[in-house]
This record gives sequence, C-alpha cells and structure tokens, in this order.
Amino acid sequence: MNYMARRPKDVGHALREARKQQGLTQTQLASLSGVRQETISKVENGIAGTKLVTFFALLGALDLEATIRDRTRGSAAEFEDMF
Amino acid sequence: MNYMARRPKDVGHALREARKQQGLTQTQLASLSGVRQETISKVENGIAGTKLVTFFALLGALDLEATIRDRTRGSAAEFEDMF
DNA sequence: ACAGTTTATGCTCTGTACGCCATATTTGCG
DNA sequence: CGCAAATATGGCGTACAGAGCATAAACTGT
Repeated sequence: MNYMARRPKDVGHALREARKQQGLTQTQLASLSGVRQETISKVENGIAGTKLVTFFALLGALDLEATIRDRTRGSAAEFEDMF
Repeated sequence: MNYMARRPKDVGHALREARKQQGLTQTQLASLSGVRQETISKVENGIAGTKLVTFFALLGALDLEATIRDRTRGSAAEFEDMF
C-alpha cells in the first residue's frame, strides 16, 4: 500500500484499494470511521470535494497515513531522509 | 521535505514549512494556487476543516505531492515498494 | 433467473468552507 | 522604537459537504 495522490480522485482510488484489501465493505468502514456509507461512496468515486477531516477519518480507520513530499521522486535522493 | 500527516493540523504545518522553505509569502502562494491568503492562513493554522481540493491546489503550487501508505513504518519493509 | 448484499443516487436540512473586502495583529528590519 | 510587510480575524454571501433516510442500481453466489 503506497499510493501517490495529486488530486482528490487519486485519494478516492487509494481509499477504495485499501478498503478492499482489508476486506471491508463501505458499511463496515462507515461504522469504523464515523463517516456515512453514502459519503464513502462519493469519496471513492471522486465525486465530492471531500474535507480533510473526512479524509483523515477514513485514513485512520484503514490504518493508513499520508505523507507530504517533493514531487521530485524516483532517484536516490530519497534515501537521505529515510531514517 | 517529507512530512507525515494524520490530522488536518499536520497538513497545515507541513504546508507552512514548505512555503517558507521556498521563500514564498502567503499572498504569493495565493496567486500561485488560486487560494486566498486568508484561507491559506487558516489552513496553515489548522483552523479550517479544509477541503481536499484546496489542499491539492496548495500542494500543486508548492510542487509537492501526497502519498498514502500503511502506518507500519520505519522498518526494512519499505524497501520493497520503493521502485 | 433470483435473493441477498454491496454500492450508488436522490432528497432535505444544517453547518461550514471559501471567496471577497476590510481591518486588526504580528513580524521583521532599519 | 517605528514603519512596512506579512499574517490573522471578522462579517457577509454563496456554494456545497455530509448527516440522515429512502431507494435504486450493480454485484455475488447459487
């Protein structure tokens, strides 16, 4: 599980993958996260201009976290800040 | 630049660091990103339940990206999905 | 093809983000 | 200290997220 996201729709995609990977239904994730099933549906499909609060609620329930970093990636530079 | 974020306030902190690192004022970032200076101020201080759209607008203007990954971190496991 | 489950869609209502404008407060530098 | 730049705050209006509830549509396995 390691998704790059530059747009809300990327987020939706990543969340759906993670949820399925954990064998959860939207309804289960809903009660885990406190976010409604309908909302999760919209988020996963990139329909809503979701709020960060909602995003993080879902991240937390799926035991995920977000990282913010430079777009310059894929070289050896990333070894430096790894530890 | 590599920030972990689990809450909106973490995002604000990361954005502020990145902006300063690039020597930008909130006003400059505002015109770069299309997000208003007042809004940037709120986001950076973790006051607003910001929208993902806004978040990504700022990320883009700062030439950053987000990554979504498992919280289990800090071991050798991360070498596997590195390339 | 059917029944059950999962996901998507539509509606109303409340809350709030964010644009816009003004201004207060803080920060940095001489 | 004092002034200019940068950031924070507050009010107003519009737009839309997300709750709650209902139901439709899409999948699943048998």
